[in-house]
Amino acid sequence: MNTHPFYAILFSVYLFKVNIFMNISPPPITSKDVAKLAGVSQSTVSRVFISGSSVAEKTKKKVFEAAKTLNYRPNAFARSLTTSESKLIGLVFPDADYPIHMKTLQLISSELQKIGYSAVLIPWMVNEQEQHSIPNIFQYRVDGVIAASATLNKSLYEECEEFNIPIVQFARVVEGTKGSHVISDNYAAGQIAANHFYHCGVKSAAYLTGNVPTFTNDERNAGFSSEFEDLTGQKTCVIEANYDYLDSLEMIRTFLSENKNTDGIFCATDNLAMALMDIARLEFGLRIPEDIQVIGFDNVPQTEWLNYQLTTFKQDFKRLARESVKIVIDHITKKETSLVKLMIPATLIERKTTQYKR
Amino acid sequence: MNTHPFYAILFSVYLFKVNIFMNISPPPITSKDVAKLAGVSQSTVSRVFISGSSVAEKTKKKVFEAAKTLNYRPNAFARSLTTSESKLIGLVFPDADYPIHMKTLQLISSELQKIGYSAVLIPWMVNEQEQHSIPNIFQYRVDGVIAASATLNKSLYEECEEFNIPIVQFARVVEGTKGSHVISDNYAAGQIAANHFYHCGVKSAAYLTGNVPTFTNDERNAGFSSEFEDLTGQKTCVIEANYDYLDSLEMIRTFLSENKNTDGIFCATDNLAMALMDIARLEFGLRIPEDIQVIGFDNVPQTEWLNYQLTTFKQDFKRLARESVKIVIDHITKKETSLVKLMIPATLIERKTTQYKR
DNA sequence: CTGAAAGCGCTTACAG
DNA sequence: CTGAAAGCGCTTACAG
Repeated sequence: MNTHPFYAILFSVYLFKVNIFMNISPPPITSKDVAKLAGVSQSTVSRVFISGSSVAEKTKKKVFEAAKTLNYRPNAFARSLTTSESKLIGLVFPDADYPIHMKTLQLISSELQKIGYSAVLIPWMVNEQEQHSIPNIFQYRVDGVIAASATLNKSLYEECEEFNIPIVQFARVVEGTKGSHVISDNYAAGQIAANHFYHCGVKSAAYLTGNVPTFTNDERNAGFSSEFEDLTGQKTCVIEANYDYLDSLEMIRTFLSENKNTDGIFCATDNLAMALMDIARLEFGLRIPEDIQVIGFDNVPQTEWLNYQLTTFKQDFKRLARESVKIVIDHITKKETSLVKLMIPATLIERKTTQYKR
Repeated sequence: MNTHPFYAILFSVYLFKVNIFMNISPPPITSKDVAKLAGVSQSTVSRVFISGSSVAEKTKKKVFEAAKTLNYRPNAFARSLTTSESKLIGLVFPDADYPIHMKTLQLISSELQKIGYSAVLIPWMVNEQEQHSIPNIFQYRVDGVIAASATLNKSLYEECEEFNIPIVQFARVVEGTKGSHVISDNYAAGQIAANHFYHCGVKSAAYLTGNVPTFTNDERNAGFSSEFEDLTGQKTCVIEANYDYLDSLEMIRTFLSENKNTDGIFCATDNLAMALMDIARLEFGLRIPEDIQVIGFDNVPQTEWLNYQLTTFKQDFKRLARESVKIVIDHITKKETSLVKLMIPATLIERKTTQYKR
């Protein structure tokens, strides 16, 4: 992997500027302007834009019309200042470019949109130096936080507690934090994987995982190993590699060369599963599923690729998103004052890296 | 791909609730509280939190101390209401779970963080039905918008124009919109690809692209075809497939079976390149790079995988993020009133799908 | 350098 | 159902 100086001559930065006519912004339209045009008081205009207020139909119509002609939008800052609700939910996401998260972000933000909330990004742990700085967005007093980062920063947590901001953890549980969470049923997924391996005739199974221990991961392993032992009487072993594809290779290599009789590996992530597949096939000449069977977790797009066709678990992210939004809103509105711990089943997607034998 | 009813018995939803003590939120600390404790006026407190105001060092210290003991945070809503600046930048992102975008989001939001701004998500085109609804977040009057969606909704654009909100397009240019943008130098990248193929002895080259025509893509193709023709006298051909891996397969298959002598393919995305590699190897028994050479675009993590080792282009996202933030801020502060069109070079990363022959 | 006061654009009791 | 008025927590001329 190198860049050839040869091409350097072609490199340069082009910058075009085009003069455009920049309007001076007209003074923004306020409820007063609308009131004047509609011939009502400012408070009436305000009421029209609050659902549930008692306003005569006729008045409502007049106001909406005036608002439309003036292109009026209520100023959320003024509203938030008086109501002390921001209608903003902070989102904390991992910086790993894990493809699953972008879709999740979209799901959550559109769920929020539906109920009148908006999503703001909380950049966390982006820079080691400014680790202790409070993200600017906290000045806006988000009403709640949804966190999908595996390494939830402790200070974020304390910040939320300090200001009594409800926080719900999405698809993961961070050790040492108490708070609501909605996750997939990892223990059951582990059981299902073991069960599937059993029906595929796997005799010697292993769980391939990353380097950072997480609650969800431990659960999966626990379900897997206990179920596999129940069914076969065999203990499973654990391979601790690395969540990064490239960094996991060496550990997988070592394991495969030392454990020739392992014929079924359940992997903590699809990326690990695909690393395993690549090494097994390219370096050990193993056939999948004939020589070794593989189950992944996540159902990333690559699992469907011709070269992989990986049997894996699909998490119900749509449901996870919907539930996490519901929970955080219930906390905000005090409809729910208890911690909520919700588990959603994950589904096994059978492709071609496993094969029934009995 | 199917789910076995067999496992249905294991499926169920678990829900735990734990009663927790929910504090009634104490009245929030305001600048008045700080003023009282520090023995100064409220306006002085306000000044202390505005950089550049002239406040005596001694006063400043007193105020900071008082603020710290009370755990005071200025209320951004009140500030925004008076200054009519939100310090919020809206981010429009594609819903495709393209791994590159998550990292980009992080880069942009941390750049914004540095200069006192925050990123809010603008969910766009999430639901076909509510296409015309204005995202809630617009009630907060974002100061600017950074859009990385290839299919920038027209109404978003009009919304921004209506309210005079500067918008900069990130890494792509949407047809029919005028606005600032910062993109990679796609034409030059096309030239570099052609040049590289030439030095790798490619005789008959093609450009493999998706179904949606985009400006950046056309540029890349133009640079590629003109440079390749200049160097070899040969015209290149274009294969129009699909940006989705699975949907692209059939077109690639057809092309490969009809064009046996093509020995170099430049692909609009890495995903297309890897789809091509999978089909070429698994279905046509072609060796890469011996029989056919491949160049991708994006440098997604999978390009480094053992099975691919794809020669590809890496866009300088860090720089793109920094520049797009700079441009949008310059527009907001009126430091820049012209449209800015900035191009950043992309770098060829040579791996194992191409090989020098001369 | 500092304080008193007006004002940003809303919501919300309070009357009527 | 509607209006007048107070108040949310800041910033910012204006004096001093």
